[in-house]
Amino acid sequence: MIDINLLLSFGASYKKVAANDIIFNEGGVCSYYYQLVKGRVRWINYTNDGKEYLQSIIEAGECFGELPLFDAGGYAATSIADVDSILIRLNMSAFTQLLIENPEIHFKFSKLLANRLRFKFFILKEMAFNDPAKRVNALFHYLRDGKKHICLTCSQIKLTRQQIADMTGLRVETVIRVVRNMYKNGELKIVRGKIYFNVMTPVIMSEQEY
Amino acid sequence: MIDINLLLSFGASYKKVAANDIIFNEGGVCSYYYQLVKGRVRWINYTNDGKEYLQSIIEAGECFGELPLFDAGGYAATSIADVDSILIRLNMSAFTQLLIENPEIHFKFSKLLANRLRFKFFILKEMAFNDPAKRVNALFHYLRDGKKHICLTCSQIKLTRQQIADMTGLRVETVIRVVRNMYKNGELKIVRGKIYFNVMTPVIMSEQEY
DNA sequence: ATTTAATTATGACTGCAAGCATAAACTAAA
DNA sequence: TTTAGTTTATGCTTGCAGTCATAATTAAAT
Repeated sequence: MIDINLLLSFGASYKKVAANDIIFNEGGVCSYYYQLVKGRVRWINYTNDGKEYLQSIIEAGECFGELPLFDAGGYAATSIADVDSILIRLNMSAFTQLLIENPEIHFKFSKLLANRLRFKFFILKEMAFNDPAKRVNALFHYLRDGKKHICLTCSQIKLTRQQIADMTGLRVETVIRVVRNMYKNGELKIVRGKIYFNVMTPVIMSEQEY
Repeated sequence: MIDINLLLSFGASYKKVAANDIIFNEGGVCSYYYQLVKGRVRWINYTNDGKEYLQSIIEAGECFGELPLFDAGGYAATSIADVDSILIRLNMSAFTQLLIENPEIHFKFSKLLANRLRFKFFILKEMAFNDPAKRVNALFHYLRDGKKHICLTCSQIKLTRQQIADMTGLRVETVIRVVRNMYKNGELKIVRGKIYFNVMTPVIMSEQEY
């Protein structure tokens, strides 16, 4: 997202985290701007009865936990390293200073926020009325088209059915049945656990490159 | 949101719209920054099968349709005047210029975007796992606490059951039953159609003043 | 190669929201 | 005040996601 050398020149530092380490907690006071250099991060909300809602998967190159930097609230979700990861972080006041000195980067961030908001609009609409199959489909499209620039050569989806369930508000069993069904209909291939999503249904929404 | 005189100095103009007039359509190319001076605006997504999801109700003083200004996509939802309204609009390039010349307003907008994103995080989590009663409750809390600064003296909610259904992804009948039930439990009063929401359950999330 | 754990799979049952129909109670207009 | 239109109310039925139980399969660890 932000050039690493620029971050370093403002005093940013690297940090290693192991798989399943908590980076920050929902509601926690914001201290840093975070950017993922290597690895993968889960961004999760816990409901009062312990279920977890997976708001987003952060891939290398993306930033996360940026909301409090702007509105001075707590972190909107808990972030957990999905695998061993390296991240770079910059303390809050230095981040603000960086934006002031580099207005074009501030515009880049507005774009980022707008994009993320746009995706939430989309996914919320999908969640509100659609049946399970469409929800899962919407998520796949997002992962393929919305994050293409970051992710992968093609359209592999490397989430467990449980994680898909966590992102769509469905139960594992339901997701398993839906995916199974899509597989039977030839809408996707499964090779060694990975889902290869390769149907050419129209793209409804995409989180553009930023 | 932005001071009206400042907007005017950048060439903004007033516009009157009648109830149910469409201000802009989902997906449409962005031409203006909009700010509501008087009235009320519905912000809606239509699903392919004609159902509408009410993303937000815009009250006087709030801005809307700001996403495309930052990320150059289309409008994220259709906006329709709920009642006769007056709005002020500023063309896109002038808006950008305004932000460049007034970095503090740009920060204000980042805060706004962050806030709106935060609310979507919240409502999405609620929608994903909660039962109907909790969904409606979450919406009520948002309308009371999140929008207190704009709305009303107290905690009236002037939405029809249909509109509540449109915001929670439930059906009218379900909402009617839920509200009826809350009424019976003394969780709210209904005076001439308006819902007076007056229970002191802890505030989970609030869209802060901006 | 063998054990252990995690993930995927599938059937059976249940609860409850959706959907439909229909009526009552408001509201606004004439 | 009457009329027409909207909103709220309620019973009944059905479908299907959720839940539980249990098994099969795959992946990871020893």
